[in-house]
Amino acid sequence: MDFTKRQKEIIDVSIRLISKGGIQELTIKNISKAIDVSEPAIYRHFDSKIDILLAILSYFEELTGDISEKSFNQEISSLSRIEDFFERLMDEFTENPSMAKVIFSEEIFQNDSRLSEKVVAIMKGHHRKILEVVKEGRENNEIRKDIPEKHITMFIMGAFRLLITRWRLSDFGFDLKEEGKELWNSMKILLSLSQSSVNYQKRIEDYLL
Amino acid sequence: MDFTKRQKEIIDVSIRLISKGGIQELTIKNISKAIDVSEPAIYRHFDSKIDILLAILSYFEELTGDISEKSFNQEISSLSRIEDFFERLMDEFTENPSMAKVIFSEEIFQNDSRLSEKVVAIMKGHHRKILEVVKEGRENNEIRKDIPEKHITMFIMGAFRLLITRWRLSDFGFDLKEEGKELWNSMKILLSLSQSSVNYQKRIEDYLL
Amino acid sequence: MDFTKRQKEIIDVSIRLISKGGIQELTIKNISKAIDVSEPAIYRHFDSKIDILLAILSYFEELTGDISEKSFNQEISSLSRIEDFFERLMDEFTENPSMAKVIFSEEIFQNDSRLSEKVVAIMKGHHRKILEVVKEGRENNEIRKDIPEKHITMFIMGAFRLLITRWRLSDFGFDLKEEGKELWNSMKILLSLSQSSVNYQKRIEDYLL
Amino acid sequence: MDFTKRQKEIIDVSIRLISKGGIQELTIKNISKAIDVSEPAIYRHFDSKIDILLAILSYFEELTGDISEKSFNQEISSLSRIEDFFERLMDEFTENPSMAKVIFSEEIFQNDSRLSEKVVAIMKGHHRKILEVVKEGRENNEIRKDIPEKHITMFIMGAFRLLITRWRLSDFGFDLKEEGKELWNSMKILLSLSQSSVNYQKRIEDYLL
DNA sequence: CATGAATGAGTTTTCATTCAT
DNA sequence: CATGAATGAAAACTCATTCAT
Repeated sequence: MDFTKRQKEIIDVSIRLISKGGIQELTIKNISKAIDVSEPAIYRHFDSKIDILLAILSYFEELTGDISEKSFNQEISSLSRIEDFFERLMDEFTENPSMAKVIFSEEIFQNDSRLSEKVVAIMKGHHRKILEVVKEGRENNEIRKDIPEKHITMFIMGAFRLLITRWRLSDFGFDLKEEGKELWNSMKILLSLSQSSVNYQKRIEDYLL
Repeated sequence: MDFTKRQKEIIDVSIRLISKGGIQELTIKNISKAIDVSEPAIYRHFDSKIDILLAILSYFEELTGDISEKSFNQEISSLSRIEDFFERLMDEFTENPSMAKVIFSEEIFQNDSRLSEKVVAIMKGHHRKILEVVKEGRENNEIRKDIPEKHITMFIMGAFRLLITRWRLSDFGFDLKEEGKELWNSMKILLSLSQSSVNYQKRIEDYLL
Repeated sequence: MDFTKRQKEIIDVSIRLISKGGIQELTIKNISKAIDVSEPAIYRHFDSKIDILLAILSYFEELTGDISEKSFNQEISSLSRIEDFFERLMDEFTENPSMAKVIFSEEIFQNDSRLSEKVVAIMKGHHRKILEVVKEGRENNEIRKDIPEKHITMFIMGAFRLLITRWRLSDFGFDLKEEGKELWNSMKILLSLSQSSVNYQKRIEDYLL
Repeated sequence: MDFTKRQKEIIDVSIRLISKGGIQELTIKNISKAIDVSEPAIYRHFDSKIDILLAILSYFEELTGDISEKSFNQEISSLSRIEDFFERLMDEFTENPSMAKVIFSEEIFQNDSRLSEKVVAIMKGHHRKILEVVKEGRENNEIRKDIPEKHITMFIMGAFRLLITRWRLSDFGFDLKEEGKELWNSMKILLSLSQSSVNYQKRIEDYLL
């Protein structure tokens, strides 16, 4: 992305400010105080506050785009690819918890139509991506087929989002990566085709004896 | 709850205002304009803006408390009780979409510690309630036991929250109750013990013949 | 007009401020300082700065409307009615010189379309009024007919406006009413039919003897 | 005048900016944007904003000085010389309407005493010039003598200024040169000695037959 | 001759809240 | 129970100008 150093700095402290106290905390004054310049100086780097928020979204868009590219272009099973995606995302959030607070707070961006549209676009992009991989997973007999694809995506994303929400409401009071791994394990049991059939296959064999 | 008529009115328009444009839209001026009184008049009914937000939370707490009591005290299966709970909630949201927008926007209430603590408390209450019912469901061999209880709750609540989120981001552009029902059907398939075992039980019997 | 006392006060100091240093001098801060209240207090009385400017125009519109009514509804000759109109206007300006500075400064009101439209409307109203009286004056053989009516109005108004302009550029350094009277005398000589014909009529008679 | 190319450019866009939206539109930012340089670059060419306004006045002073020299040094009748002056001025304005908007807006220059003094000086210069020619015209029995010279100048300049004012308020919606010519014709009828005496002389002769 | 970065002072306007009535 | 008038604090943003490069 073509952000200057100062712009990156502003994006960074803005995320931190929002994470600290919501958008109400994101004021030009607070930003300028945080990077120790005068208020008008901010306007050298962004035309308006909305543009800063737009930049935050672009930054997140790029970040998740990069991660998604890395995760989904691997030659591994579908579920492993999704797992990898969320793992990397949680790595990112663990290192930069503010991000987690901002990213799923859609209402921060509801002030302006340009913002809300971008939020929806990003969200749809993620859904599409996951949906795609889920589809593949079904074709390869990896993922169960008895419920609609879109519900599978909703289970995955919903649980993941709720985990993040709890993490930030608990003031980052638990190990996100650890809990995420456990959650994913359960998710795999729930969604994989093999898992369940294996269990019952065994029992059948017992019977057959 | 002991809210006066005017207080209820204020709570109501406040929810609508927040739903329309986030907390930034919730100003004393906007509230007073909406119920057509002067700004100082608001202070006859609430000591401060925070108290209005606190009242919104109380209102939601009471509402969900009522619903949860009705749903969970029925003599039906665990899953049916959970289903009933979400069904009633979606009925409520369909009738009052503003509610849906406000209720899962935890960051609205993060300004003040009294607010955020109450949000966390309410959320924990819901979790506890669902967790309890899930536990029961397992004891009755209704719900699968191969993954931790808390993950089951997270799947249920996560998917439900995400459905609501999508509903409001789509500007209430689909039939929440319809989609909710379908999602729940998939959920039942995923979580119920009987469902899957029945399938395989049948096949076993085939073998046994 | 339905302006409150405070509103009238604000209109008044605003005219004075503009007269002192152009619109650049008309700031909410300066207004509030002048009437010794806080800046936000101004907004109790006018929604915006534009509304203050609009009110100034309304005030002037009403003022000139009143004067024009008084002057033009008299049972005197056309030229006398125009004379009376300008006399009263100059009385007003002498008492309230700030008015003179603001009123002919059309560019003050060019920021906003609502303002500039009102300026044009007021100006056109005056033109129409004078034009009407000029027409009457011609029908009564009071005013010369050898040049278009609209040019007569332009001579009258142009000269009057220029007198005012000079008066304020001279920092109100001469007696406006005195100079205005003299200017009007010349104007009468220039425009009246009788004046010139009388002169020449006399000479003709001399010849005829 | 010794303005550099860049300075002339700045003067030019400044006039255009003022014409577009009053002085409020004349900001260093707008100037620099219009000529596509950085804001500090402006300060290479003018020490301050006041100096730009001063330069605009100088430019106008020089322009009208040139025109006046050309017009008034001709060996034609006084009225023809004045006519020529206004004709050339209107040519100029027609080609550069922004000029017309700025030039008669004395209040633009009232911020600073250096500015307002220069405005007054320029205006007085024009008056003096016209007055001089009017005087000559009277000595040559071209211009009527029954009203004071200074009033003649005021009629001429007042009507001309008002024409310009109307032209810009109408958004340059009519042909200035055409209307100016007609106005001047009426002016000649009004002011020339011969014109009127000729008319009546004829009638006298009729009588005498 | 030009610019990127910065700033102190100021702009209009909004905010939650108070107080006398 | 209500309001008109007010306010300190702060919001986003603009202004003319400076300075190191």
